[in-house]
Amino acid sequence: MVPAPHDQLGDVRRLVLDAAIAIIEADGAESLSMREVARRAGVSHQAPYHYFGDRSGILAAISEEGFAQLAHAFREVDFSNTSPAKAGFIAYLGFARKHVGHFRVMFRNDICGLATHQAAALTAEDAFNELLLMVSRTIGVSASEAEQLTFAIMLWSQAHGLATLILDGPLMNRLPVGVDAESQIQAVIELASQMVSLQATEMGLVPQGH
Amino acid sequence: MVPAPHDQLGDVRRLVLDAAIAIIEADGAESLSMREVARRAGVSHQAPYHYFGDRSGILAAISEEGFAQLAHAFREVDFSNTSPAKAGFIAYLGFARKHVGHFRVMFRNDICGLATHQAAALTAEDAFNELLLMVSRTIGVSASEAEQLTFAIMLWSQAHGLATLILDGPLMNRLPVGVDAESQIQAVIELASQMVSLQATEMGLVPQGH
DNA sequence: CGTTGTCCTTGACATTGTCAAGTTGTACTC
DNA sequence: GAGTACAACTTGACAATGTCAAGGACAACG
Repeated sequence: MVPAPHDQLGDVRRLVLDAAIAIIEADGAESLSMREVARRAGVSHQAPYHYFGDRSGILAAISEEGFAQLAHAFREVDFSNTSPAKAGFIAYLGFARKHVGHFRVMFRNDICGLATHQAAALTAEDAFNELLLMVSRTIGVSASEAEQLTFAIMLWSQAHGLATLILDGPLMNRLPVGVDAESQIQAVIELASQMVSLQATEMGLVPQGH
Repeated sequence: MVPAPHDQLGDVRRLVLDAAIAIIEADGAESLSMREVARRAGVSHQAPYHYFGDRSGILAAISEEGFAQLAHAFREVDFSNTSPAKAGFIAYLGFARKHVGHFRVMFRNDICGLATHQAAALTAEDAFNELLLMVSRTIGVSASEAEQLTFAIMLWSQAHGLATLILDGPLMNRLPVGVDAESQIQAVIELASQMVSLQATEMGLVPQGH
């Protein structure tokens, strides 16, 4: 737990984790090899095992860190200039594109390790609660629990789908020539936000803030 | 190309492909091992290589089959009873949940092989065109090209996000006790469809049909 | 000094993806 | 019907991988 005093320049654990994240960012989670990680971190092929137990342990650690960052991003959202929905979309997309390595792991049940690694599951729960908080900002607390949950899943789907299509999907290949990817993404976010706000209004729910 | 006449009970290619799909369905694409596939198909560890070249070849073949099935599902959509948007969501979700193995591969650029395997890329293109056709049904042909594209991506994101969250994401774990997963999914589809239709109307676009 | 612990390393093993080189059977030509 | 060609596999080998087992170095504490 206590960092080794002999290693002043960031501990090995951090080095190993960063190497793993870099590999996933570049080549996807499939290509994550424990030995390659060790090689890049400049340690023996067993050092990663010391800190993370096994392959799933390293992925769980990445998950955990990612969910913590996502929750943090949610908490930092600035609602003063845009609608809550749009601010939320931008935060989610921003996180996904900034932390590609983390994102690729976090939302894959088969590798994220939430089922087996409790610490990761707890931070994920925390992030989800922040999301629900943002939802109540969007559609107001007047909505019923069931309505809020359904709305939350819908929003989450929308944001998550766009993020995954951008990061790993065939979306970016499908754009006609001459269409700038970045402005296209902005247009989708704009449309989705507008649509969500419209729906909230239609449901007679008054968003908070802004 | 011509199926071997000596093997009347479905050719080996099909056996191998089905074994691979079954493995992915059960354990995800990570766990797809060529040798395990061969073992399940009851052939030597090199038989899969004969048909698919390498690991990426088998994944590309699954992709291709999946996109063909998806395009087919789009073409078969019945618009007579529901809004085009809802019919589209149901078709997409239905496909994803019926062909989990295919779906897990198709939308992962790193493994789907669209970049390297032309046949797969062509069927993917076909499926995307069917999607665009459905979009024009939803928001009408009066919309500009740019509007249609943005709308298409938005719809795709919504459907795709829900599908991936259901299949691989932590969504199903996040449901409060007492909430039935199936009816929750239906509620989200209902909300999203309603919202999309509302937005289309707001934009002054007249959906075709129904 | 001896014990205990963390932080790693070296060694070994079964399993994997893939190349190379057979083998078997069918089909078609001469 | 002998010969050739080719598809449809199989067997064998090799480097690389995940992981278990067994250490070694060094600090902290008695």
